[in-house]
Formats: sequence, C-alpha cells, structure tokens
Amino acid sequence: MCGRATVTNPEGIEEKVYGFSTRFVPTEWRPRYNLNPREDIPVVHVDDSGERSLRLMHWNFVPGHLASREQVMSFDSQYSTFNAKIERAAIAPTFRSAWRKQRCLVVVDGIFEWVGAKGVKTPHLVRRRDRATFAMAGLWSVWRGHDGEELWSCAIMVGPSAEWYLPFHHRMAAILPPASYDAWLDPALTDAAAVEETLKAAPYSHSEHLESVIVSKRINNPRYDAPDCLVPDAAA
DNA sequence: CCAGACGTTGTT
DNA sequence: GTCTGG
DNA sequence: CCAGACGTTGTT
DNA sequence: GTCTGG
Repeated sequence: MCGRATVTNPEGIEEKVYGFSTRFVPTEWRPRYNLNPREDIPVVHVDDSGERSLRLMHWNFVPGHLASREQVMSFDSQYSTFNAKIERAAIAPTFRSAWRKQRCLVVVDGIFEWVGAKGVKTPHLVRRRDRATFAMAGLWSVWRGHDGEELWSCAIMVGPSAEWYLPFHHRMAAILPPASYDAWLDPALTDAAAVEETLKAAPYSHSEHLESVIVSKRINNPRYDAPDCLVPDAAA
C-alpha cells in the first residue's frame, strides 16, 4: 500500500516529463523526507480550465459535495481516503465521479513500507534505481466553500501487489509508465472500463526500475522529517 | 420527474 | 481500544 | 502509514 | 455535485 512518501527533490518534478504548463506550488518548497497522509503532496492534473497543472494537494480525498467546512473536517478525520482501490473506485460513491473525470498523477521519489510484526517492524524505502521521480495513478477532488475557500485533495490508487512487492505488502500503488500519463489524465476518457484499461500496462510488475533499501526507524515518527530518515540505523 | 442520500483502507 | 494529528 | 493522546465544569 | 429510488 502507500501511506508514506518522500519528495526529496521537488525540482525533479520536471515539466517536460509530466507535461504540465502551470505550477501552483509554494515559492519555498522544501524537500520532504517523511511525507504523511493528510499533508500536501504534489499532483499533476488537468484542472477545470483544461490546463495541465502541478499543484500541491491534501493527501486524503475529500468529496466536493460536502455542505460545510465542518463536514469537510469531519470527513477528513473520519475516513482514510488516501488510497483508493482500483477494483472499487468505479462504483464507490466517494470515488466514482473522480474515476471518470478527475484522475491525476501523484508524483514522489520514494515510498515507505514496513516489514515485520508490530514492535519489530523494519522500514524500507522503495525508490527508482536512478533516484528520479515517478508517478502513481491517483484521483483528485476540490471542495469549494461559500467564502472562496478551497480544499484540493487526492488519493493514490492501489491494487493487488506484483509478485516482487509481496515481501513489502499485499497491496501496491499503481505506478504508471510515462506512456500511460496522457490516457490516465485525459478528462475526455470517461468510460469506466476504458479507464481501468489504462492501468493495465504494468511496467513495475517487476523490480527492473525500482529498488528497496532499509532505512532508519526515525521514519516511524511522523513528526520527524529530515535527511537522516533515509539511512540505516547503526547496528545495535 | 423530484427527493433524498451520499464516505474509506487496512489491520487483526 | 480507538481516535487524532502529522 | 505510525505515534501519541486519551480529562471536566463553569465562566467570560 | 451526482447517483439512487420511487
């Protein structure tokens, strides 16, 4: 599954790779070594004006139809929508609209997985062998309050793991090959089954492009976000 | 047609 | 145990 | 995802 | 908003 990530080099999210023309990101965008659900994560999507944009979004999908800020806060804290199941998104009430019309790429350069039972869990970082950024299939949403307030949010698609990933988890994020970006992002592609087809190309069904390394248990603490999260702890 | 409901993943 | 917060 | 908190009555 | 149910 995907519940922790890194964006160690925001500048590595390049326009020419992901094809966006507009950026809605902070001028001071510091690297993240320990990025958690319900924090801001970079997303590439086609917005209402048809522009392909890079934007930070709240990593926990919140439906746009909620009537008040209170309902938004309540939904966000009550439900874990930072992942969405590929098998369910087309029909699940929260996701079905976004599945047809509001798909996105969630762009990071690493994701964490924990191996082992509670108490003896070892954190691993999964990243590209070339350390470049990569894109996971996602869904996005925007909630607009009456006073102009906006909450942009997103979920990462997960499905059954490829065999090489099973040591980490039985579910894995849908990592997309660049050739699939356009189809996945295309708002004109609204047929649910056709959408699912665009995820069928599974270049990461093996570990050719990805590797894993053991990292520090410091990563366990979601409040700790520093480069030394990404190196192994000294032997005991 | 209108009224009314309307939410998730993962873990053990 | 369960919820909140990061 | 994991870590850490987890409480009350009354008053302004 | 968008879907379901009557």
